[in-house]
Amino acid sequence: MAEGSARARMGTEPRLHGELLATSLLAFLKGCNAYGYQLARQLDATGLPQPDSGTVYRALRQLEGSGFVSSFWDTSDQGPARRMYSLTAAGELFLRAWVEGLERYREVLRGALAGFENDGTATETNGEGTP
Amino acid sequence: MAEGSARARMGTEPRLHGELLATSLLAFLKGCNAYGYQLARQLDATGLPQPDSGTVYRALRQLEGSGFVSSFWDTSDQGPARRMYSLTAAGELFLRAWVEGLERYREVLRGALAGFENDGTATETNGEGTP
DNA sequence: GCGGCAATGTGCGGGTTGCATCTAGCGGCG
DNA sequence: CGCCGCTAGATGCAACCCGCACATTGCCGC
Repeated sequence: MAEGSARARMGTEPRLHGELLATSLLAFLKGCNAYGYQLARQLDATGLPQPDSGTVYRALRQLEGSGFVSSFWDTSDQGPARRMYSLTAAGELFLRAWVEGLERYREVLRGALAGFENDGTATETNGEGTP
Repeated sequence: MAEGSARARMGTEPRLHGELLATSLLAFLKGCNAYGYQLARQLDATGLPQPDSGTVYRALRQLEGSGFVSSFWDTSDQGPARRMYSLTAAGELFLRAWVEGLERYREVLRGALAGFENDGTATETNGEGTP
């Protein structure tokens, strides 16, 4: 009997957008060059909630504007032209730094949760301290 | 030499907003109840780029609207009244699920980067190929 | 030709954020 | 006392971002 009205627009899993999305794209591009449609499917393969395809294309353009990826039109295969993206040196540096930052974020979360996750026998509802 | 125009509004570290911010707040509240101003300072102590204070307050209200936290006015101490927040059962469930999702995201990143950073384990290089 | 798929792009509406500003209570200092 | 600063929270505005829908181009099957 939850209120039900609670608009939890946040899913129970991290949504791939913003910097999370950008970093995923850079990480995929680190392995091999790819184009938007292909990257969108790789994202889908992760199992995490996939963003809109338009968001992926816009994110790639943004990354290009930031100098983290470069692109060129690929018309070698048949079908509509593909915009092939490749990671730049700046993008690689950014990716590495950001992943490290994510590790710090993860440690922050783990640090905040440590000691309470542990089986919490005692129902320490309030561990409030005296400020 | 950079274009300079490159609008890199993304820092080299994850910025705490959106779900990242919400999850951090929930994690802090898991340990002990706290109020907005206090949580903002805890966020600052993480070293990660801190969001605007207004964003923190709005995020807390949002979490309350989603039923993940509950609040009451605390006027026990002197000074302006404080809105004390505490984690609800729903918030705890959400937090746990989201942290697990973050682990998956992290593995996706590591998986995409593995094999190129330092050959290391002979992971199956993505079997991309021709669609 | 027509529908369908691959591949990319965009306009719009709604939600989020940062910046600045505002309120309010309390304490220190001249 | 008046003033300033710190604590604590909230909000208006502009800018931004995202999901949805829709449009476009190129090739294939029928």
